[in-house]
Amino acid sequence: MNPNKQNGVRVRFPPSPTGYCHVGTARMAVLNYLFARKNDGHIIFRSEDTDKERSTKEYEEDIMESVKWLGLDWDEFYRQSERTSVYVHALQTLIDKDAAYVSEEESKKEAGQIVKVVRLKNPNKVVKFQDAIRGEISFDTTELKDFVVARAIDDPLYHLSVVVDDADMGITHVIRGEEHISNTPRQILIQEALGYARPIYAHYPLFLGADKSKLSKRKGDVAVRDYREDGFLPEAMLNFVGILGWTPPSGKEILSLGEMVQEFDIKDLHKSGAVFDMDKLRWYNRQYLLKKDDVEFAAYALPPLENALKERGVSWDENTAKKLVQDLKERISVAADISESAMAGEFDFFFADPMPDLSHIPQKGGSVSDTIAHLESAKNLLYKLENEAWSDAERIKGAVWEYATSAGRGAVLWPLRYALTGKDKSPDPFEVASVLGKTAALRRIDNALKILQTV
RNA sequence: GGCCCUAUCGUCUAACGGUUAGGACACAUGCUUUUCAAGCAUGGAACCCGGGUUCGAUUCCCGGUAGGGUCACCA
Repeated sequence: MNPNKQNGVRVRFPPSPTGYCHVGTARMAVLNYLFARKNDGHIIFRSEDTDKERSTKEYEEDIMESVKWLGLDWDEFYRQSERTSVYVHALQTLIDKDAAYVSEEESKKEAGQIVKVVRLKNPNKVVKFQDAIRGEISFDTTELKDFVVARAIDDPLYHLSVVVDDADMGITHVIRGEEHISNTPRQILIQEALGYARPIYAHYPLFLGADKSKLSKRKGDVAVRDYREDGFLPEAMLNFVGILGWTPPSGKEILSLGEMVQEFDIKDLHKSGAVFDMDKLRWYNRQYLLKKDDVEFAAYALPPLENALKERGVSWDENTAKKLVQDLKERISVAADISESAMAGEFDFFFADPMPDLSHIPQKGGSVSDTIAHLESAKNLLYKLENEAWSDAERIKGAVWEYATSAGRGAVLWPLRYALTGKDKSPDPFEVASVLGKTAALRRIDNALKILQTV
């Protein structure tokens, strides 16, 4: 009857568009995707927007966009709000079979108002089902009473629409979070009353916050878009989310989507909840960032640097910035790190001469007169270095290395580095000098010398 | 509270009755061309408790404890 019905594995992505795409939603999509693609199955994206008050188009789009961003796709799309007639038909069938009834009662949402909700006649039995991850689970459904399945004959509730759609769309495997375990018996009751076949259920554990409770907005970023804005790469997010709560047989920790599909087996999903560890996500992101070549990395890293510097009023220079790419690449895990340190002024000295603090110019315990001598010597050595060599940190180093070694590296190199950066912490002086170029580097050394000579 | 699920380093996990309980992230220390970062090396760090079953339990069973989920006219 339904053209969508066919043999083979069929799964669904059933998000409720009542908020931006949550990492839990992302995981639901990843797991269903892996299972479906591994088994040459079909994926149905079903927007569960039966809650008219909380569902929005914006959220629905965000969820679809986020899922695609992760590199996933689906084969069919439905929106429950457009399928009301299907649910009305099912509800009527239930009533006709005397398995449900319309109940006139006072609205629980609006006091004083009388509504006609539809309640399922509870057979009050023990429902058992086989969970593909947890084994047999059984419930006594008596405590559920005659639960409500629709606010009105044409206004179905979640449990009804899910059961009807899963049957109508020929869903073979319901892979969802464990928060749905206790929803399963009531859905099975509806299913049995309607005479539908039972799909295979698999309930995977939840992502936990650092305090081990359910991940929530209050405890930090949970929307995929937030991670995306911070500069997390989709491959990193996908890898991390995919492997949290699942260990592939190979034991590999860095896997592409294709590799995950190859290795996926629902039986390998874990039973207990896993803490969503930001540090590990950052580590994953760095691993994928390291795979980018300089051009790709520049496109990734420079915009946030430029924005941050402009915001704090530091003049921006594209050429200088380009020379910074290598250095940035070796010290960040995610783009947000650049914004953060740039906003803290960590990169200012590359673009504007620093204001060295007299007391910081000499190496710890070094005298002013020695420091002046060292800086003068370094300056003279660098002055002689031909212009072409200034783009190469190694050659700059070569120019002063011998002197620094004989005079004491710390005594020479600290003042040199500090003169160039005005910072206690920074990349090494040769790296910095190669970014600054000859003119600026010598000017900064002179400047430090002037400060020292005022003593 | 009722019902359901779960239980190995701080975190993610391997182990499928016999192991010096392995790896990754994080952490500590050291090394590398001064500082920082990165990198490399080394190190500390776990079987929730109590009963069984067994020659032998981290592993199997039961109980307890702890954590989580769920008890809507949300999904």
